[in-house]
Amino acid sequence: MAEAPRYDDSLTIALLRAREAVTAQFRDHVAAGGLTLTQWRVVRALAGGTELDTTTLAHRCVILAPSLTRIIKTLEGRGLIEKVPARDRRQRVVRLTVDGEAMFTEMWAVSKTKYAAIEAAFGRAEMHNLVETLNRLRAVLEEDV
Amino acid sequence: MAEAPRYDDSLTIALLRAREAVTAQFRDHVAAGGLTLTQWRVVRALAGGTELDTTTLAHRCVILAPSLTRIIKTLEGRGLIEKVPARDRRQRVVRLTVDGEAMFTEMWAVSKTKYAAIEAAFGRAEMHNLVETLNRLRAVLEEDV
DNA sequence: CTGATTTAATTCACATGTTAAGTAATTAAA
DNA sequence: TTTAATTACTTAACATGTGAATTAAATCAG
Repeated sequence: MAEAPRYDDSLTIALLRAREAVTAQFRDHVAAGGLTLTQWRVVRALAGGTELDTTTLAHRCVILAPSLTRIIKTLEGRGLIEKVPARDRRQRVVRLTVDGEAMFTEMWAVSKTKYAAIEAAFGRAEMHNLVETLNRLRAVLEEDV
Repeated sequence: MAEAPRYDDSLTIALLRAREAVTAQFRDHVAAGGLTLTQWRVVRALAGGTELDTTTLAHRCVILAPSLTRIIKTLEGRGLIEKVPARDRRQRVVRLTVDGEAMFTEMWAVSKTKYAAIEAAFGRAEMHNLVETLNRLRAVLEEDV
C-alpha cells in the first residue's frame, strides 16, 4: 500500500494556505469597494496614470489572458478603465479613468494600512526575507529544474 | 496623484508567482493522468485507505465546499472514489476505490521525484525553512492581525 | 416529545483559472 | 509585393473560486 504523504509539510499546500491567509486580510475591504481581489490587482497595476497593454498587464498581475479580457470588459463597463489608441492595432492598451484613479486612491489608503499591520505582526525583516525567498524559489524553478 | 505601488515587492504577488512556479512543475504530469491539480490534491489526501468527510477533506486540500462537491461528483463518476456510509447521515464520507489507489500509487512515484528535484535545486534546508515560515505567517495572520 | 437552533452538504449565480481554437494585425520571407 | 509565419488578443468550453441561499439531519431548549 502507498504511504500516506505528509500533507502539512507540502510546499504547495503551505503556499496555498499562506496565500489564502494573506488575501483574507484584504478581501472584505476590496469587496466593500465593489471589486474582487483579481480586479483590484488590475486597478493597482494601472494606478498613477500607467498605460499598459494586455500582455504586460496580465504578466504583472499574474492573470491569464482570457481572464484579463473579461476583467477589462467588466471594469470598462463600470467606467473605471478606458482604452487608449495604440500604434500596434493588435494591442489593447488601457489606463484608469479619473473615476478609476479616485477609487484606487481611496482604497489604497486603507490597503496600505492593512499591509503595514501584517508587517508589524510578522516582522518587517521576516517579511522582506520571505518575499525574497519566494522570488528566489521562482527563479530557481524557472531555470534549474 | 497616488504613488504607484512597487508591485514586485508585494507579498501577495510573490505568493501568487511562487505558487504558480511550483504548481507548473506538476501540472503536466497530473494532466497526463487525466486529473487537474485540484483533483489530485483530493486523491492525494485520500491515499492509503483514508476515509474523510467533506468538511475535513475540504480543509486539508484547501478547497471550498462547493468546489469539493463538484469534484467528488466527477471523481466518483470516474470510479476513483466511492462513498462510505456514515453514522451522521448529514456527512458525506468518501475514500479511494481500488482503481483510485492504483492511480495514486502510479502518479505519486513520479510526483515524489519532481518534488525531490525541487528540493535539490532550491536546497533542502531552504525549502524546509520556507514551509515553516509560510506556516508561521499563516499562524500570525490568523491570530494577531 | 415538539419546535427552534445548529450543523453538513448542496445548489445557485457569477468571477476567475486553464487549455485549445479562432481572429485580426504585424512582420518576415520569397 | 504577395504570401507565410508570427504576434496580440479574443472566444469557447469546462473546472474551480467565492459568497449567498437551500435542504436535510442532528442537537438543544422547554
